[in-house]
Amino acid sequence: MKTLKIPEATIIRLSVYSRYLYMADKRGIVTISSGDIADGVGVSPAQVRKDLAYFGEFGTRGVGYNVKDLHRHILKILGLSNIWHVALVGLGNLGLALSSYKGFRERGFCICSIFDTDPEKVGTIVNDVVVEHIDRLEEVVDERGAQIGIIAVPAGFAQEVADRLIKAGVKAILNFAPVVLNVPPEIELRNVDLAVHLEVLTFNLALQK
Amino acid sequence: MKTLKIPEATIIRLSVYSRYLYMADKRGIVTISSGDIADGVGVSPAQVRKDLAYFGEFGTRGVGYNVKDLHRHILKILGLSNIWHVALVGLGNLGLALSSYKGFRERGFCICSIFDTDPEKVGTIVNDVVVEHIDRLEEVVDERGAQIGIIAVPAGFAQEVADRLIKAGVKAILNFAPVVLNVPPEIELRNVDLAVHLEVLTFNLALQK
DNA sequence: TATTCTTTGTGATATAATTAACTATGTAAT
DNA sequence: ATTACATAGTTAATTATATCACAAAGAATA
Repeated sequence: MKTLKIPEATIIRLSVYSRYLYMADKRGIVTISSGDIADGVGVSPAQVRKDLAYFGEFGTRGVGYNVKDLHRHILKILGLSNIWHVALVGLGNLGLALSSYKGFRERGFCICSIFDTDPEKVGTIVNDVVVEHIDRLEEVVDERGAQIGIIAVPAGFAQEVADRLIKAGVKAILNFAPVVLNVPPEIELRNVDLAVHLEVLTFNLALQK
Repeated sequence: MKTLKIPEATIIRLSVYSRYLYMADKRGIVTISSGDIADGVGVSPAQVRKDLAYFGEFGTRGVGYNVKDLHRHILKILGLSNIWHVALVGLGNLGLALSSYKGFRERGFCICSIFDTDPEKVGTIVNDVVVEHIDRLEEVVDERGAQIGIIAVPAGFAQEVADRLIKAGVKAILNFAPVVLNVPPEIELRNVDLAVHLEVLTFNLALQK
């Protein structure tokens, strides 16, 4: 796998392609062209081919791509050919929603540890997982070997949680708290700020007027 | 306000700056430089200045920016100087989390209509809003003048909900269903696919090995 | 007032990403 | 076999975005 600086946009599109291929496969489609995929997900055919070209040659000229094959390849590229263990910190409304989000399980993510501080929640079982107290975070994460952490705590606690997740051995963090986290460069970090998405919309709406 | 094709990345950063400025203001800081903002949010000072330059001149050379002023300006740019009415469709775990998400209210978004099909939920009050049946979507959205719709229904129903929201007069849609929606070009659409974010992380993790 | 210091705003440059055009390769029909 | 056709892979051109470097402008100091 050659890896000369892949644009993040490409990764995001691969993820979208894979979902489309999965559906196509379920509908019994065997072969698909870059144009078909492009139409299906709203990008240009050249874009589809370019994105795939970063990783190798998966199609046959004149024909197209084998749906199952390509799907498998993309999952492999995205690192989804094995199960990832995810630790979720914070079981507010958002944490609860994330813990039961089917999309994660379908794609091979297992939220196998959940942490909160609320004594009412600690010890209860949520989606087959026993909720632990945050005090035990390092211990539990280390013991279970969680590779990814999801932060769904209030902004004020996010940095502390991030520090502790990293100390416990987590290699990547998905942060839902609306705050800029400071992490070492080797830690993969992504921020999801739900309000930001709405603000991009309102910016565009405000322009139209 | 001159508006010659602003990069979306700029809008997202403006949103981040505004949150940082809000915090700086709360801490009593009166004046701030592009370097301070840059350090605080993890970008370069030149980037901060360039982003702002799309919209005008807000600082004084040799001094920096007035925190309150700049914050106000950015909110204005993002279209956040008035309240936006948002209709939420789908009250599963995710919908519930979104309906109670404080980040929305803080930024001037009011989720003033909620829809679901579940008879157990319809008629109940969630975060001060009466849950309506989806059958009444067009009627209620039109009557209350919601400008933005949030789709938090299963993938299979998302397109239908989108169509109905648009018919009811919604101008922008935030879609949480993992599916590519088809909407007319004048409708602003953003997709938030939570699994995609995790997949960008695992792609990078997979690379490291 | 002149001088130095700071920091913005911006034009020029470099980098990155997308789009378009073209070439190579396989399939199917004549 | 030959020809026409379809479509992947790839190179080149275009467009978009980010970085750099410096002139302009205000503030502080001598």
